Amino acid sequence: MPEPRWLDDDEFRAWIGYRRMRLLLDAQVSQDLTRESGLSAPDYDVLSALTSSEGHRRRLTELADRMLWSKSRLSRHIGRMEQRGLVAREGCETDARGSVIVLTEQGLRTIQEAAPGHVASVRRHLIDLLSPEQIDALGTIAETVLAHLAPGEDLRR
Amino acid sequence: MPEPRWLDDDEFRAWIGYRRMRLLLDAQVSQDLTRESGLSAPDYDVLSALTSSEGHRRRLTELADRMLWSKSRLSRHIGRMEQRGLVAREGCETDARGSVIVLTEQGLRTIQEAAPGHVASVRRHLIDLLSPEQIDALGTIAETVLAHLAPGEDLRR
DNA sequence: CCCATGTCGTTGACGTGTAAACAACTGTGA
DNA sequence: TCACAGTTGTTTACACGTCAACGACATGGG
Repeated sequence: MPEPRWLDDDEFRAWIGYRRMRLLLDAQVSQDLTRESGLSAPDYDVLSALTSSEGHRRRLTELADRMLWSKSRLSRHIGRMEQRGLVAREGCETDARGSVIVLTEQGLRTIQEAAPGHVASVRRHLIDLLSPEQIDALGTIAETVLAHLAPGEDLRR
Repeated sequence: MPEPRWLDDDEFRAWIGYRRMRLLLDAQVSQDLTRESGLSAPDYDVLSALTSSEGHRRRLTELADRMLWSKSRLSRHIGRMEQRGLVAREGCETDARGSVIVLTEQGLRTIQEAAPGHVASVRRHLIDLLSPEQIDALGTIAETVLAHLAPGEDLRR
C-alpha cells in the first residue's frame, strides 16, 4: 500500500469542522423541532416530502428512494405516523402490491404549524450566522459533492 | 405569531444541499470504512478520540461529553468494543466510581490500518472535489456555526 | 395461457440507541 | 464527622433501524 496523502491543516480543519458541525447542528435543530412541534426530524422529513408531492401522496418505494431510507424503515415509520393520524395508507390503483402514502388533513396542519418555528431554528443556528457569500459557497459545495455521489439528482424546488 | 422570514432561493439551496450532502456523504464514507476495515463509523470515532488522548486513555464521562454521546450509549458501545479486544476498561485511581477507557494494542493497530483507507475515502468523496478556497470556506463556516453552538470549543489538533 | 423471475411492502429476529432508575461513591456544609 | 445532594457508570425497559425471508402481485418469454 502506498503512503497515503494525509490531510493538511486546512483540509483537516474542514473535515473535522464539518463532522462536528453536523453533529451539533443536527442535534440542536431537531431538538428545537421536537420541543416546539412534537415532531421528530424523521417525522418532519416524511411530512415535508409528502407536502411537496403531487396530490400530497406518493408510493412507498418512491418515497423511500427519495429519502434514502430502506423500505422497511419507511414502512415501520409510516405505521407509527399513521397511528398518530399524520398520514394514511391507500392501495395503489395501477399496482395491487403497491401502497400509497397520503398526507392527512391533520398531517398538513401539523407541518404547517411546525414550519415557521423550524425555519426560525435553521436561521438561528445556521443561515443567519453566515454571509450571503458563505451561503452561496455552502450551496455550491453541496452541489459539487452531490454531483459526485448522486449524479443526475435535482435539488431545486 | 409574526409571519416568519422564509428562506430565499439561495438559503434554501444551501440548507437542503447541506442536509442531502450530509445524508449521502456520511452513508458513503461509513460504508467505505466498514467494507475496508470492519469498523463502523462509531467504532472509528471512539478509537480516534482515544488515539488523540493522553496515554491513549480517557474517563468515560469525558469521552461521552466530547463525542456528544450519552454515557449509556458509550458504556454499551465500549462493552462491545471491549469484547472485540479494541479497548479495555480500567478502574480510576482518583475516583472509585470512575471507569477509564484504554486503547489496546490491537485497537491501535486496527485504527492505524484503517486510517489510510478512510482518509482516501474522505478525499475521494469530499476534499479532492473542492478547490482550496472551498476547503477554506467550509472550515470557516463550520467554525462560525460551532462558535455559536459550542462556544469555547477548540477544533485544532 | 402459464411459468419463471423479479418487485412491492410487510414482518420477525436481531443489534443498537434512549430514558429512567439504580447502586456505588464523592464532596460539601452544618 | 456525618447526613445528604450530586456524580459516575451500568442496567432495565423500550423505541427504532437493519437484514433476511415472506406472501402477494407484476411482467415477459415460451
